[in-house]
Amino acid sequence: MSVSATVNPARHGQEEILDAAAQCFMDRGYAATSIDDVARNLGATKGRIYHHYRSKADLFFDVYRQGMQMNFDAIAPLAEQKIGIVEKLRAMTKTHTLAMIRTQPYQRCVWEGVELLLRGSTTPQQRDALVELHKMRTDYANIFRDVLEQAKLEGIAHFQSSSITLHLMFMSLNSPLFWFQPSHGVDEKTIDGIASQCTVFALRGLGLKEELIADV
Amino acid sequence: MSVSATVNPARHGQEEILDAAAQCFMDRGYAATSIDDVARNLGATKGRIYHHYRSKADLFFDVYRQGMQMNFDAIAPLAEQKIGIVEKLRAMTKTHTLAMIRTQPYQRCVWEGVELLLRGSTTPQQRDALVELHKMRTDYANIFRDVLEQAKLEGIAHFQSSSITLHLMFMSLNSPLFWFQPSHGVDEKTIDGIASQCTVFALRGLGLKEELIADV
DNA sequence: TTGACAACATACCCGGTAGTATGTTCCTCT
DNA sequence: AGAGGAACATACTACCGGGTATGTTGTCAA
Repeated sequence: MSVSATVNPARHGQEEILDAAAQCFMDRGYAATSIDDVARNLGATKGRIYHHYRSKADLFFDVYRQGMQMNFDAIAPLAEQKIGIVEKLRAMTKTHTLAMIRTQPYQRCVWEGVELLLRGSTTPQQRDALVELHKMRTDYANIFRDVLEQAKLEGIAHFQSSSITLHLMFMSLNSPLFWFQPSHGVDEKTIDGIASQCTVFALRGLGLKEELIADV
Repeated sequence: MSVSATVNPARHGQEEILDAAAQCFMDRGYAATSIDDVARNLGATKGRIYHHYRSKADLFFDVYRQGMQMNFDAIAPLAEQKIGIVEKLRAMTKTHTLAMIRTQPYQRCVWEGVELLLRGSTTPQQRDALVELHKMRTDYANIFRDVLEQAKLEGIAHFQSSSITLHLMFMSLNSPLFWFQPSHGVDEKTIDGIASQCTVFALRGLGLKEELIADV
């Protein structure tokens, strides 16, 4: 998915680079992707990329940031709505999963960015940038955490550890990132069906009663 | 976890290398791990590794194979038992999750091995080896698939696509691979609690009724 | 005893890649 | 119109890491 539709045309070149980079990083992983790979994917050369980014890591971090921004943009309006907790939980989980599928390359970079931080094999400056991005990701997860704990208080969800349950929920909702390969001409109906099954699985996992899960 | 306890002492040197390699591959990822890293982790040099393995890929593949072998060893006896489908499903899922936690470095390599195959950026021979290993993994998953479909037939589990549901189940059960870091002196009780929560989440996700899930 | 081989260590080669230094082409502003 | 800079391309360097060629040490069998 392109991110160039909603932003300043002056940054259009940057957006193209981001799209190509996200695709390459997804296809080969961060370490195995060379700047020349990204450039070739663009039909350009290294010069173009290094004109906009100081290093390969900086480029990757910008993809990470853009991916998280997309998630916030999709979820924030839902989280602010004054609706029932069940309805909010259903809307947020379904929307999140659809976002994962639609912005797959970016979200794979977010995933690998988290792993890069955990592995810790980076320079101090890179680590600082990763920590800040990871905070962004934690903030995002906490939006869901609040809803989960609210649902638990209301006796709708049932679980022990909030942290573990949050992990389990996201693993289910994010899972298409790893096994779904968008074939040529996949339609919206199919995507919606996949997201639906992931969401149902996750909501069941959270302990919601079956009648609260229908029609997601 | 070491794999050296149950095998021929003549292969003891190899097992040490496997343990060190699995640890490095987990810590830094396949592409970012150098043979020198593995050697340093062993307190040795490249020579030792290249004496036993022809290439970095060969070493990685052997870790992959060993990881899958551990899984088969843990699950096969359960799958053959003549017990009720619910009991079998509970035993297999819980045992699988415990195996993931206890052999974490090896299972992370299995995970990355699958990704390497999907990405496809390998030489033809490496690809052949990966395909064979992936078949091993598919066979393993099919043990669970059979149980899942049996449970669906008996009206115990409820889901649409077997493939997607299998993915979702494994993502939940495998999730500790990615967020659980065994701190120094973690006890069995804690590990069992984590595995329990993952298993409950997955079994709920499969649509099992709450009374069938207690005490996993 | 010795020779042959396993099990490494050491030293080296070379291709690929991140990053840089410099050239070239437009486009814009005065 | 021309000067300056943005947006690239080209050419180059330095280094890292996979793989190899060769040296060294211990062991065991004849």
